[in-house]
Amino acid sequence: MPDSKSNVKLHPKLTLQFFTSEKCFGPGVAILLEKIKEYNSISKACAQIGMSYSKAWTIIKRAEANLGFKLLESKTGGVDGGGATLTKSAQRLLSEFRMCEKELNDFCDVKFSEHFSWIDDNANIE
Amino acid sequence: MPDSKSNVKLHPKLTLQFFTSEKCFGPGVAILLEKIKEYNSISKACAQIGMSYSKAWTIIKRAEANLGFKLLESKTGGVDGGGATLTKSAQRLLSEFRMCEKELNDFCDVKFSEHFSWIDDNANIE
DNA sequence: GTACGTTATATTTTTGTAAGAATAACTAAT
DNA sequence: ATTAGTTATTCTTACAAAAATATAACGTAC
Repeated sequence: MPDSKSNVKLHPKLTLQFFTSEKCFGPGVAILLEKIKEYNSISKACAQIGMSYSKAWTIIKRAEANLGFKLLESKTGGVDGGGATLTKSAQRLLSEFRMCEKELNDFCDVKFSEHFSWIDDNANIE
Repeated sequence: MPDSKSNVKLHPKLTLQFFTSEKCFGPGVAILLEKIKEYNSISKACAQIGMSYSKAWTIIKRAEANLGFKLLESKTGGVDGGGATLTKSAQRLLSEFRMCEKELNDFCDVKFSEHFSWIDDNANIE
């Protein structure tokens, strides 16, 4: 093994984000929505992923405003204090987003090999 | 035109970054290297893209340490104060990076149409 | 040997973002 | 009515990242 910094290999990471005039949907909202779907609760989802409620609320509101449709159906009060569930549109958005990410990542792996395998070779590296 | 927030259409943005154990190469270093190549000067490149010299220096050093090879050939002093040029490896890395980005972005455009055209349709949106 | 304009490096200051705190509103059950 | 646990919203505080600053070193020309 040559003099490169560590035993950890170089690898790519692809980030998919959606914009209108501002950033409005990306991995952060995606994971948040997934957890809300799982727990039917914004606050429980936040606790789970270590995100503050205020941030969750902010990014969801921003996403909704930019996308033009609601992501959450929420209610307050009641025996369990309330809760939130994903709209049909949110569920579709989320599912398509994850599928799209997967296809892009698979393609990225191929392209990374094509373009950057020479880095491992450490031939002609100055 | 329906009630969506603005006339700006939703569009995707793909970010390609390289990691080892830490982030070490992405669009920031790429544009910086391109400007250094153009001006043969770190400081002129920084002025051009509005990046502080200290940040430029930090991200280049981090990139070099993680990649395991040098990106810049630099000299101090002399009539023009010194300067910096890209190593052959840096030039190749940069060129492959831009090509790879382009291929990924083209693919992303296709996939975005496949997965998210329904958002524009605003049918069944709640 | 002084001046100039750069690289090299560390330290300090600023700033933008996220977390945290505070408060109100809601509704079912007791 | 009071309690409980959530959503909804704003405001303040803390922190991390970037910028700014400071200083040294370098080497060519005058």
